[in-house]
Amino acid sequence: MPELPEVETVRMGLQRLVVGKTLAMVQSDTEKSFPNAPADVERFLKQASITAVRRRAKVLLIELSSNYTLVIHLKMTGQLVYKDAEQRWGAGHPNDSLIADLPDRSTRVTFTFTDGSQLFFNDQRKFGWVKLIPTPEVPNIDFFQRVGPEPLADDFTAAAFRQRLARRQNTTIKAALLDQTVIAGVGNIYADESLWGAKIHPATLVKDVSVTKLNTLFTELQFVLRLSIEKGGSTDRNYVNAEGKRGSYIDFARVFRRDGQTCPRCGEVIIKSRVAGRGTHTCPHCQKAPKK
DNA sequence: CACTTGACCTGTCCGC
DNA sequence: TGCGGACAGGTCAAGT
Repeated sequence: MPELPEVETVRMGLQRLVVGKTLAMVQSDTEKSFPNAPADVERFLKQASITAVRRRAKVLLIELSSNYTLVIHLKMTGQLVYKDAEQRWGAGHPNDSLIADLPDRSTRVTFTFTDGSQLFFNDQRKFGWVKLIPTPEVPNIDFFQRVGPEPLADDFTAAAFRQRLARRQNTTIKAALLDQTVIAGVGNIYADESLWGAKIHPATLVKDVSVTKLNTLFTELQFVLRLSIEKGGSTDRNYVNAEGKRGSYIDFARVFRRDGQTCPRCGEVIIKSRVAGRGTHTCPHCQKAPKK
């Protein structure tokens, strides 16, 4: 799923819904989903309260008063959904939820709070995980040591963006955008959308993209990420926010999942191909393929 | 070393 | 309708 805008949307929801709540019970159905859970995870987490919910790249960080942090990666199909003690969604019953009831067969971990409300970690494909890490050690996690800067950080500039990309001169611009050590949080949707915005073909080698185009790409990337956060993210298949609601960015997408439809800029038919091992959507008129 | 490909899982969709 | 294969928002290990 979940790229930066989706994880940020979940973060904002959890911030509002669970901060200040105290854990009473934790159940995990597979070792894979919560690999380092203590044998007595329930007792370990009991009476810890949630002090903050943060995000770095596509990773969620739920900080606890016990000086531990629940580090969560949703990967492709993970969801974190909250229901109150009466089993109502966070903001009443949304009519646009993908979820009928919880727990369901994709539920991997269930957190129950002292007020009877619950937080469900669902993950159909079991790629996602929850880990319990001492808060001071979180920055030392290998991934956080290697991950690139946040693309929406106040101090992240076009020059810094170009500098990060320059680390991958001989790879395609799409592969570079998807590389989390270059820039944090970009996935397949926003890579395709921003490259269309900057009129760059995804298979172009980084070294062959002009400074002008890279500057435009920087602007377009920030634009699509911000627009998507505003729209609550993209629901392509499974994604829902902390209240079980879909996001609506996909309605505003210009190329992603729009193969066979017309380019909103020039009217040419959008095509789907494969770049960097991923399904890739482009306008053949606006984004000229590089000659090999 | 830099870069690309397969594996991890389950579910869905498409063509025969 | 049934069945096989390809594919799905991410990341890492293993390959070239």
